Amino acid sequence: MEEHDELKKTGLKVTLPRLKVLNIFESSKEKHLTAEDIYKEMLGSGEEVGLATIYRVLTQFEQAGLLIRHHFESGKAVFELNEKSHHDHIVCLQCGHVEEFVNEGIEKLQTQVANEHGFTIIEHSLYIYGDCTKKDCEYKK
Amino acid sequence: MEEHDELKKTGLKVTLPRLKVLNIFESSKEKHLTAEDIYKEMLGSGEEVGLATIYRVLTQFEQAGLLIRHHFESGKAVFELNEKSHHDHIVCLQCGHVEEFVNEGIEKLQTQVANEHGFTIIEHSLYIYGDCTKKDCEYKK
DNA sequence: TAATAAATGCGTTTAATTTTCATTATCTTC
DNA sequence: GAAGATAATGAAAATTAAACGCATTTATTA
Repeated sequence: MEEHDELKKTGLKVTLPRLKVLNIFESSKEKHLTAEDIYKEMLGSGEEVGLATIYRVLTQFEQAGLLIRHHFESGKAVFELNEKSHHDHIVCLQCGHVEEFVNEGIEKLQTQVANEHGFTIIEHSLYIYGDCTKKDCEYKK
Repeated sequence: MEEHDELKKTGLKVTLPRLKVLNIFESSKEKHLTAEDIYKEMLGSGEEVGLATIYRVLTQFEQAGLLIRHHFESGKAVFELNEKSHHDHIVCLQCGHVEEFVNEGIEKLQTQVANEHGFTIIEHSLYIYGDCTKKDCEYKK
């Protein structure tokens, strides 16, 4: 009961919709999902669920630190499991495929820039947008 | 007639709403403005304008390369004049104050990361979020 | 200045997300 | 393990940012 315990720790009640949402994130091939994605996935596997519940659960999971919310250029919010280990994103503008990366050099330079401006850095978001033409750009939007 | 010529160059007709929008960006203390901000500003100075026009004009200006559109965490689109010279942003989470910066090291490393992933980089967005406590954090949200 | 082509404002519409509220399920305690 | 308290759910309505349709107005260009 892995997911059951994860939920318990957050103080949220352990309900079917919440278990299912967590489960989808943990078993999905695509790590970055919108509320709509999850809703369709659940309807597809015969769950009785309302879209409002998905939105609520996603926000609660974000507040509980289970998920991270991203704002890509699309306008819709995208969520992924909070792996605790920080990483940034590189997004293909053609097919929407997302890859993750971490670059220590960039991290260090950011802290340096923040210092230069008298800021204490709390977080950051870095998205590289490009063209993954060298790869199998066969993902559908 | 500075702004007049700027508009001409884009091929767009030189109209009052468009001149006024440009003017607001060029004279505003705050460089980063939402459609709503501009709308209120114009109503405030007695202009007869519709919000739809603002949205249209902002999008046209973006396409013409006069403005850059940002997606901050707020969910609303934020625009700024396109100074042509690329820069990133550091945002204070307390007061919303935004500063700009460019760091060549970060730029280079991004290109490198893109290459490693087989991407051709088209653009990127980097926002550092923090606390500007050492400065006069007296801006109101 | 007249003709034409584009821009405007208003109201309506869409898309994503949030809220309300009555019903239902979970948790806690006995 | 059932009862009561409390929180979660689903459906529908509300909200918010942004876009659109169209009749009217305005800028351009000849």
